[in-house]
Amino acid sequence: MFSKACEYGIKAAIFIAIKSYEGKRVSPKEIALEINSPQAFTAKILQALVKHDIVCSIKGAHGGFEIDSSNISKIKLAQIVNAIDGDSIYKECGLGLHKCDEDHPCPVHDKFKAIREELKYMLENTSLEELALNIKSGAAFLKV
Amino acid sequence: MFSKACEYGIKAAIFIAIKSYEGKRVSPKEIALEINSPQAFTAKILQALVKHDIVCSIKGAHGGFEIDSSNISKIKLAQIVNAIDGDSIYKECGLGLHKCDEDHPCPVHDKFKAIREELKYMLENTSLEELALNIKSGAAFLKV
DNA sequence: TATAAATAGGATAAAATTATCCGAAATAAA
DNA sequence: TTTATTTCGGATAATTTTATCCTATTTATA
Repeated sequence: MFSKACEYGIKAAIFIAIKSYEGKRVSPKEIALEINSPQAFTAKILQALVKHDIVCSIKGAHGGFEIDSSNISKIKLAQIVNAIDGDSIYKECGLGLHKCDEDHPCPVHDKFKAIREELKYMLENTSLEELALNIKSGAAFLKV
Repeated sequence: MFSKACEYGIKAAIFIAIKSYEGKRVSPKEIALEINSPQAFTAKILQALVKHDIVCSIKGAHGGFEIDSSNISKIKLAQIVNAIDGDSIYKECGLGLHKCDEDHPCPVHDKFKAIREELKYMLENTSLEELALNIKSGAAFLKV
């Protein structure tokens, strides 16, 4: 469904959100440990999240990554997915046709439409806050 | 969503089904032309479909690929996807956790569950026949 | 039986994705 | 101002996916 990069990005954002609620910044090393991902690769993905204004990075000693607490509830899963995997999951034809729409549909166009729209709705309406709280409460997990 | 190989596989199966209704066999060359795919790669994918008993191959002169007409309505999209991409689309965690279930869910487990189940239902209940008829009637297209 | 026409399948190659490494730049604090 | 800490970013490597090529094998038919 998502690329590895995107999976790491989502999990990293959730962990940064949790730590940000505690007023703490985190390093790629801590993140990689917490979400069970390769550290250097995770750092690259964090750069993408920074460029898309999803997380803030503070350079230098005592630096790290954080998310402005007041933003955590505003950030939706869709933004993270879009920052890393782009919009292909919403837009591209399920069978790879270059042109695929109501006028010129692929054989599964209608069947996929409903599923894709449900996915889109879910991603656009799930906030980082919600996911972070699930982890904090112990109702969900970031690794294993 | 699906791999390129799987996209080609689905489109190839649809085309073979159409030709099989006409009592004709088709070659990888014809298929690749019709679905706009790389020929040699398509041939490899056809081998996988043959191994999974989704299409029949007849070797030698006047050979080619075909699907027993009486089977076309029985073959579901899910079988094709499974033959090429395996069952990861149904089974794997959306965030890549090795263990992800009700007892130990990833943060998006519940949210993905509904979508994945809808996808599964759709794939298991869409027949090759239905898709082939869509192409035959001109209601859908295999390329461009 | 010889020949031409097909698929099968192994060996490679190309491209994309995933992953690692290291030096540069920035910053807080001694 | 120096040092230690930290992100940034370019170069490179490993792996997976996608794609190509060539030969072997099979089979209908002349």
